[in-house]
Amino acid sequence: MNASRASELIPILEQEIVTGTLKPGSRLDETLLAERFSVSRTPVREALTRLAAAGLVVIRPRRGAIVATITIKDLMDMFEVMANLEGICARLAARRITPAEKIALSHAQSACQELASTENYDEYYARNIHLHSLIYKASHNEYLEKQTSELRTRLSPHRRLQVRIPGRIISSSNEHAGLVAAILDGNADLAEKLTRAHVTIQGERFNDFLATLPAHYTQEIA
Amino acid sequence: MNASRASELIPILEQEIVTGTLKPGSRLDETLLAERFSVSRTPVREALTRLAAAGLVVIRPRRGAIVATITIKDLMDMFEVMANLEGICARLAARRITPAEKIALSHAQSACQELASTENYDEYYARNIHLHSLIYKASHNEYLEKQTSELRTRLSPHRRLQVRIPGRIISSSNEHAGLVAAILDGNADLAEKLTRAHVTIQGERFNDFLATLPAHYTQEIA
DNA sequence: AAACAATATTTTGTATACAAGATCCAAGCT
DNA sequence: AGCTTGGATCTTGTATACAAAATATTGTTT
Repeated sequence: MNASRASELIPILEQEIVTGTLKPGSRLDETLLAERFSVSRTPVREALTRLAAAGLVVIRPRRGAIVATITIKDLMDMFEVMANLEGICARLAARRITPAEKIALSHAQSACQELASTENYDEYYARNIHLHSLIYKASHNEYLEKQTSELRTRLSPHRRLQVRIPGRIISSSNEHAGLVAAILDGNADLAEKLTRAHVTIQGERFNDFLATLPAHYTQEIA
Repeated sequence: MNASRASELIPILEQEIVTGTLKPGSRLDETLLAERFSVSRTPVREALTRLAAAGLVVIRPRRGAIVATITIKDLMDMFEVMANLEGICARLAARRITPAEKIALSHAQSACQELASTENYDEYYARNIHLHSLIYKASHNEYLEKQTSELRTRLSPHRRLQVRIPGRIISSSNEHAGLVAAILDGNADLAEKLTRAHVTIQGERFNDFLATLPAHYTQEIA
């Protein structure tokens, strides 16, 4: 266990960035953070560089650190990769899932299904993460699991951009049902295909269009 | 341009790790490195944490940094992800490549083809990287490009061994020809399929690959 | 009043000092 | 001999001091 001060404040800052308490673009003054956590600047700097490596903050040389801002193009790029990574997870999971993992996955799916009828967004969101995490793990590829989880974390501050359509939870849950069934059936191709469709926010055609736009066409958000 | 001392020694250390001058498992003593580069421990520590974020170095709390070692399982996992990431790059490239990029890709392919008949491993290796980089870029997904390049860098200390398998260059080059053709034709599915096959280590080739691994892969568990 | 320049202040990057945990080694023990 | 044990020593993690660059401020000029 790492009880160093630097690693203690990393999850705190990460949480505040991910939840939006620290908004994209806001400055992260080393001295202020040091005072706030009652440490010196040294561990603060280390925490910032590590958060920068995770993509959550941007360090501009000699000009301080800010919470990472992101362009729409960046966001689309990341969601596109996310869809593919999750798809790979699903495909591998369909091939490699163990009996024990099948049971856990079924249970998680049931829990999600039940919550879908209620309108408890936060609880559904948490269960949803859990369900997806189980699929990552069932891929039995630890590197893939880690990368996918990391990207999910990095995208979470921006998930609010996803359009909230009435009944979104219901349809999301239905998509899960098909996906889980495909994995349990060992249908790798179907599992991958369903996942890609499930995660992709907009049609690929729109994504293709945005991808060809020069970066300066896209404005920064928040 | 970042002229800070820390960012000056990062590429140096990275190069030495990637080329194998610094071998997996060897200790990276902060004081020694500081003396060697005539700086204090502070920028050395920053460089190490950033290399750790890239996965090239492992920092064990209170126990110093070592060049990242890797188990065979880790290696297989990473190669599997690599195959898929490159596959996605190829698929997107087939859909999004611009005319200018098509020309550059053709040229790179020709250069590789010519070198294939020689046994100039290092030059072929460099051209090979360039060819693949062009494909990453043609995906027009900067995040994907960055992630794929990063993983390639991380794998490169181990990949060099693979390329030295007799006859590997010839077959690799032939595979490239088909792949490039698929991208130029805009055949996304074929491009992805060929790339996965190209990168994936399987069957006899994987056994060959394992056989070339130095002892420390089988010995070390962390 | 606006714009510029020179200077003051703030903030980052690096060096050094110090504290605490980890490693090493020798002496004592079974 | 092999194994523990208790420091001595080394190394890392943190704090503080200092240097250099960026930002803010002030005063002058037009």
